[in-house]
Amino acid sequence: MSPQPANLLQGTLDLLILKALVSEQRHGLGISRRIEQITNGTFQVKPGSLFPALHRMEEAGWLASSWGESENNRRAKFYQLTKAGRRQLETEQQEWGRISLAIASALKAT
Amino acid sequence: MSPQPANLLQGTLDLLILKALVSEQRHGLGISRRIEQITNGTFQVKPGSLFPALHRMEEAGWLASSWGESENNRRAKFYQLTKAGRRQLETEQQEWGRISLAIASALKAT
DNA sequence: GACGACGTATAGAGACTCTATACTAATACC
DNA sequence: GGTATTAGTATAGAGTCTCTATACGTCGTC
Repeated sequence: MSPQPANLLQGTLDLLILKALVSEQRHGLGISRRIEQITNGTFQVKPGSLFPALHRMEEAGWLASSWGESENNRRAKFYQLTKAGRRQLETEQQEWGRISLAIASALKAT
Repeated sequence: MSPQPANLLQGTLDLLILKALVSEQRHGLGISRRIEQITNGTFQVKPGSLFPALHRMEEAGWLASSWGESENNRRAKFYQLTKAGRRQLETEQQEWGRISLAIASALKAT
């Protein structure tokens, strides 16, 4: 069932998107490329996963978007973090810390 | 929407169940208690999440079950790892390593 | 004998990701 | 000039997983 690469853990996509936008605004495929870059190629987010997530996160008030021109002179929608988005990134980062610590602890158990 | 404690990341429950059974066979609630123990109380797996997962994993051939008596003289179904289950634990452990490394790397990015 | 704790079970809902497909516009190519 | 390819966004549908809520039987206790 699972394709060659790892399936994304549900819940981590939001975190990665928020993180991808922390330095500068990007358009959809730019976010996708940025995530691949900062995860050393581990996560390749396909459009069918990315765009619904972006819309959901904009709905939630974490992202704001505006149409513009891409590096290749194409029409593209640029996303940036809102203040609520930065707070959400903080929250999810802490949450990830708790969870990964807990699982690391579990895997160390005898 | 999310209750006081953290929602489990989807996909991590299997790993925790497999790990909880690596040392000895346990019954359902025993597995639940074991998971809470080895994650330092971070994850409390409710019956409604646990039992469907156990059935699914037995169906997949990772667990084998047999009825017996609990510490409190109650009728209880004990689960143990099969060989395929131990292989699966190996696989999921490596997978977790890859994923947590990738996300840690992403969170360190500027 | 009633009540709570132990132990298992299922139904239903909700959320998320994946695959596949579609569409438009700009560039490259012959 | 016309055709194919790439960049970019979008959605539908399916599948999977976890959560809440509820139910049922039984052992022990008061």
